[in-house]
Amino acid sequence: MTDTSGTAARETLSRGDGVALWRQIAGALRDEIGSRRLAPGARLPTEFQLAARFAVNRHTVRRAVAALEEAGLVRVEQGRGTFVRSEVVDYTVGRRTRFSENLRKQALSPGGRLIDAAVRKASDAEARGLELRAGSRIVVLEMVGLADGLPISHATHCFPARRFDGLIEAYRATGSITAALAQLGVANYSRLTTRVTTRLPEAREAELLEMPRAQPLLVAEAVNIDEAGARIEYGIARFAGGRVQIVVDS
Amino acid sequence: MTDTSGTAARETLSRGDGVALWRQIAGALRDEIGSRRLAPGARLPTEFQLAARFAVNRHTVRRAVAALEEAGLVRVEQGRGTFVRSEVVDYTVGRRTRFSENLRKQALSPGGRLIDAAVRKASDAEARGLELRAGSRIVVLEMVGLADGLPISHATHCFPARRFDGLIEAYRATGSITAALAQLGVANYSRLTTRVTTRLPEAREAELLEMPRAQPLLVAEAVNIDEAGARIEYGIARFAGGRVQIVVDS
DNA sequence: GGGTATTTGTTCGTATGTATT
DNA sequence: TAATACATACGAACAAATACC
Repeated sequence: MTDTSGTAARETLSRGDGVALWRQIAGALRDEIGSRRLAPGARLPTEFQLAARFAVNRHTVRRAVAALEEAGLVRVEQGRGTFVRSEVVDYTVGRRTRFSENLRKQALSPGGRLIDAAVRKASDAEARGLELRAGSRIVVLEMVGLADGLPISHATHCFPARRFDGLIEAYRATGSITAALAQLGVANYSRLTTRVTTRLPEAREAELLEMPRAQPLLVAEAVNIDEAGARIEYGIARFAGGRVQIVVDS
Repeated sequence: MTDTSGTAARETLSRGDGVALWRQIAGALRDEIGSRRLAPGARLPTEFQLAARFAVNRHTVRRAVAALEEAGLVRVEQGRGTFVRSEVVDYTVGRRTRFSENLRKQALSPGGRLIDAAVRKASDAEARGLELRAGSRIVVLEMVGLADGLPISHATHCFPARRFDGLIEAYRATGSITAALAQLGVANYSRLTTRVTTRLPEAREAELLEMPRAQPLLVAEAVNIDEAGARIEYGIARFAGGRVQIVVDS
């Protein structure tokens, strides 16, 4: 057996157990991308090489690669090859979670685009998260978080308006929520709880995150408190499923 | 305005902004279910009442309810009403995470069904999780976790075979992983890391979890260590998206 | 068991806005 | 620009299952 693929051995797929071969191949490649054995920007083996590695027809490999492209994990360029598109970004959840810190640790250039800033009445869920009376006024910052130019998260940050009146201006001046809060006297804050759920995106969310609608979201709801224990922020962050994994360090 | 619905006021939906009315209604109801204002088992207002509350036609409400039913959140019974189907189970992640404890705290009767138990070679991801050489032998327990009879999770638990040779028998004798590990000399263990991702289920996963294929999974990968810090378990748990939320207490 | 009200299920018809061709 | 297809939304009527007296 000549090995043109560069990998050590043929991988065995389970045939005839109800899981299509292309799904198994896609899963294997997704694993490699998720675990960074295939780094972001790296070129996948050629279709011919992959076909040899999994001992299947090149058409089967193409079906698997098409699924990965649909999921936004790879980018296929005719005549050049297939490349790992987006790094699977780790979003670490802990007592002190900051978006920009999170990304800088992974050598990604963070960025944020403010979509909307407003003062309005809290919805029931928002009021509950901040322990306010239903209908209390809140400051809302809606933004899209970027990592290396690619949209990573679509987040809605809610603050009690009574306490954080000038937050929007402070944010516009500093360009950072942490800095804006510091301007308003919150030198430090920490995370109380995080709830992680999943669902399919609405049309607008898919558009903002530049993701296909068939790909699920990771939704993280979080409450932040100041040093006195008062609730200062209730945030909902929606992550493009294939591009982010939430890491909990115990 | 006579109020036949029993609710205080009409809720305003934003018309003509690109988000269909039925999606907004489904979202509002999903919020109430997720936040337990509509408790598990509770009956939703009648279609007529909801139509009045949102000031829409009954068809529009029906479309929203159909979406919730498709997502597995409610159960509709002709002549009786619509009921909140499954509690959104909190799956708490912390240093000491035990499946059964997790559920008992919420007054749910835990249960597990062993699907498969075997000793086999580790895949690359499994070997990496346990810090073993690729291809080392591992003990694998595959099970479905139940809460009040409803499947909640589909988990694959991997242990190094060299150290946990008699694990399968110990599990069969005790019916609990924690107890089986205790028999084999691991009195205590704790969680090192947890990675949370999301994706759509394979056919078999959807079947095991009795969920629609269009509904995404929450996938939690975790590594457990003993008191000496040695890796003793690598587990992948797949949760039915609409039925579980992962809670991280910082 | 019967009768009636309640609640969901189904099928017509009509109209509108959006996207595609 | 016109034609077409599709999703959305409203209105009315009746069928079927259930609950209650």
